[in-house]
Amino acid sequence: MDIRFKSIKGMNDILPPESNIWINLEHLLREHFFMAGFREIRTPILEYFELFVRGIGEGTDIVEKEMYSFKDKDGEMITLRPEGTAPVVRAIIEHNFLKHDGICRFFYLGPMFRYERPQKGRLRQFHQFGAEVFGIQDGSIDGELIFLGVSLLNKLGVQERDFITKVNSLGCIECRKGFRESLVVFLNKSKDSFCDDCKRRILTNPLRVLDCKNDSCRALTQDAPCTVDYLCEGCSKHFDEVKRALKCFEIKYEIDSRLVRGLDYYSRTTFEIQITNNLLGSQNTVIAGGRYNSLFKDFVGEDYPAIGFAGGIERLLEVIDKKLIEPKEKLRVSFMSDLASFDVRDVLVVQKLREAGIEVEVDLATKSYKSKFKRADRNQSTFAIIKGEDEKKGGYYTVKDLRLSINSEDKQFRIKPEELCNEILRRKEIEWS
RNA sequence: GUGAGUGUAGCUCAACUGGUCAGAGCACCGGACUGUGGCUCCGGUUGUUGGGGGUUCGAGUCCCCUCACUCACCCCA
Repeated sequence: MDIRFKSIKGMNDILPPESNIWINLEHLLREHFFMAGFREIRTPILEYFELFVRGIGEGTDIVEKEMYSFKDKDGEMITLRPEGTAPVVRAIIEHNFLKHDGICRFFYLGPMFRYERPQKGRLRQFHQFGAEVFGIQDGSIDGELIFLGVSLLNKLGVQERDFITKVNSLGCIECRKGFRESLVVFLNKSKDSFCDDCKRRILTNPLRVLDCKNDSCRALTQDAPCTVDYLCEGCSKHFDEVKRALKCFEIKYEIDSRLVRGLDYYSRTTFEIQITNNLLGSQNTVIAGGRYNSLFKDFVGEDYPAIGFAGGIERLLEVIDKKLIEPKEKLRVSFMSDLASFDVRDVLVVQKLREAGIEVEVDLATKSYKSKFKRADRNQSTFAIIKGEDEKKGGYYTVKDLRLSINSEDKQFRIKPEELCNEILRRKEIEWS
């Protein structure tokens, strides 16, 4: 067979049985957030280009080269969302949620798009979940939100020893000015020794030099100034609150002064949960977030308390204990018949079974009953219900319990249509040894 | 955008330095089993060896181009 069409690079099909795992993971994520008082928000996948330029930052890689943007038929530039925070903020402002209730907790779940070279833990269409809290200024909520992320990993069976929580504070715009100046001075002292990327970063985005993975650059920035040393009184107090909250929640964490984050809107707290057991290769961050009070400035002209995080579902799937989200075994039944024997009364019986929570596959194909049985077996059906020529004449169904060995007496029996459903339900409870 | 690796039946993989090498297992279909599965046995189907070009008497095997996938850099969830 020649394959004429393939999926777009970095955009994968999620097929059974894998899709069942997704359904269950999504369900578990929703439960996790609901139980913490969050409500789901679903924003469109397309937004105006400008939203992300303003929201994420003009100089960022995401905006500069990774967005799927195109002109709509009316000439408007629109973009496939590359992340979830900006759309959520847009939505709650647009619908005046904050005027109605100053404190809101939301979560979202869905596909995001970035034009990148795919590799392990990185796709062009990928899926993120995220949580955002609006209206709470003090550091306790930062700690609580980090706890929400950590406890999610716990719930999903990720071992305590396999991840690390890193926390930092970038300070507000004011603190960052001072820090930035000192950092640039420090970096310029040895600017010729940095890698080419870092030389460029010193000019464009000096904070990112701290983030460089290059060992020699890391060594050079060993004694670089730390953001936390430049915090103003307010930011410093806030960071203390965060640390106190983390202690209350008994979260193990380390302060990482290199944690600067790539998106422009962050201020004060930033955090990241990284997987340390190498299951994710180099894309080892599963959950990351931070405070972004100043994002609101771009949208409504003034700051508003806001903090959130996002997590990658594909990355999560690589590291979690799949047993915890494996689909539950359902009672499955194969209804075997053929077009000469099957009629509307059988349809009603099938519907009744399905309403009783039994999964019924109807097999009317013009094939041998032998092949229908084979298929039932492959499907792991518990029962086969047969409505063939004989059953039609006699007005009954033949039921076969497929769990039993071939010479068992009770294996196959006839039953009246009106008794079928209850009998199936009754027999499913019987455990044959 | 840069670099490295891989590309053989639906799946997992064989085929020594180019010479019956186009194969095995699983899967699938059929039969043994007169509408009745699993186990066993028997039989059968499947590929333009990713695509194109070149070297050669001869290429899955060597060379070039191209495409796809994977990993890494970059960046990020």
